[in-house]
Amino acid sequence: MTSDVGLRERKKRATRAALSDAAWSLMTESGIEAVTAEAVAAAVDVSPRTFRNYFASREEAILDRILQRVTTFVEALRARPAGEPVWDSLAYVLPDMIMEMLGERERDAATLARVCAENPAMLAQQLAALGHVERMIAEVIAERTGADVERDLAPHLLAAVPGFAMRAVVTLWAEGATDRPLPDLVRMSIAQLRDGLPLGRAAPPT
Amino acid sequence: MTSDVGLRERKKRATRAALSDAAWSLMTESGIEAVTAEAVAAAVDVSPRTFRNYFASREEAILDRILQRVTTFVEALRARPAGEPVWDSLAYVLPDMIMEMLGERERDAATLARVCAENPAMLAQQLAALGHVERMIAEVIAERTGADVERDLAPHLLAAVPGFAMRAVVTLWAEGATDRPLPDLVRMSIAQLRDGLPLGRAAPPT
DNA sequence: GGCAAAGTTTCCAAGTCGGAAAAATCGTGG
DNA sequence: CCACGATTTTTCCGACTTGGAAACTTTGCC
Repeated sequence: MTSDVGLRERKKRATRAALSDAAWSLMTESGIEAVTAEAVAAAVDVSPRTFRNYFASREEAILDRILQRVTTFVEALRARPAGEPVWDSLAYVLPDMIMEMLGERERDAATLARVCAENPAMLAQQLAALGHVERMIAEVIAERTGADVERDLAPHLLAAVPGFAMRAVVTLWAEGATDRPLPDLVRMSIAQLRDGLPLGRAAPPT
Repeated sequence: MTSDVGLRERKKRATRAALSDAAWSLMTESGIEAVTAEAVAAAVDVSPRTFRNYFASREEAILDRILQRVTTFVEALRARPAGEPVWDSLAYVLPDMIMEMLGERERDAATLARVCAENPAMLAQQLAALGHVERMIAEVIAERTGADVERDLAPHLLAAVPGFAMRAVVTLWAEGATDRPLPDLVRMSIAQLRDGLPLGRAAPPT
């Protein structure tokens, strides 16, 4: 997988990953204020200007690593058996993907949710990243169903499901209004979407 | 509606609206680069510092007026007959609301889409605004269905439908891959959602 | 080795942000 | 109607951020 890229490309990826990791660590340990070009660059031992060459903002840097990891799951979606209904493929891949987007552990999800709640720029960046993922998913779905991603609506609607489920779930979960574990909530909301949107009646309470 | 607020409050709202209008005009006429605190403030004849008191960023200023107008439609949703199924209420209010979010004319929608496509900060801000609207809609839906917005999933899932439809539609439309008028596309995607998400098969081509 | 391409660094000018305090404006009770 | 407190706007300004330009280093390839 990495055999077809040279040293230069590998170094670039390593630097990018290291910067993003450092940015995330700084945020969790010292708050988002601490994520400055100087601090992150110092942690990775490059110049601040290099940090800015890679990322346009601290928020982008913080989320980049998660975005990279989520891409892995998009590939997993692409790799599902050819005959499988798209919805089944989604249901299979989504819980893990969403958990990945939220961070490797629930603690990370809580951190991210908290920071986003009190930091508009972070929220905005997270939503933008989500949109990017949706675009990738739409392309995979179009590819697998033979739809035209440039002309058909269906791939985009289906692709929005993950973000859909994720945002709804995280909103609920982050507000601490439920004590169910996060993966359960993810599965619940996917099941609810699969069975159809509730049409005018509230679903049974959590 | 404005009778219970004094002159001070009215002036504040007028200033905010004027600043946002000026910011939007500047963007459409001279590009987002032209939307500086200086330029916008000059157009409204206040100090640049006042502009910054109202808005944390140019993007926020540009979108604020649209956000305010959309709030009107959320109120329209709240005002639908009490017995009406929520889905019907949504179907009734949504096309207009989405058109409003996109701008008063289709030309505005195109402008916004183009700027967002080439400007991450603008995209992020738009998505954040969308999230804000969704939260408001979720609250109205919860209120109307007797659900608990802090605990139930259904209001949040339904509330995401507008943004859902909007993003999918605008993505298609802005890329110029279809020649149908925007309102038609909005109605199509809502109908498609109402009838259920396509389960594993592509919808008929546009 | 040597040359071109790509990446990194230093330097720095222009732009942005927001605190502090003075000045202007508004609401209210005499 | 005025005067006083509360709120908003303005001026001033220092700290921070952003990204261009050019020198320098590393990598890819012959």
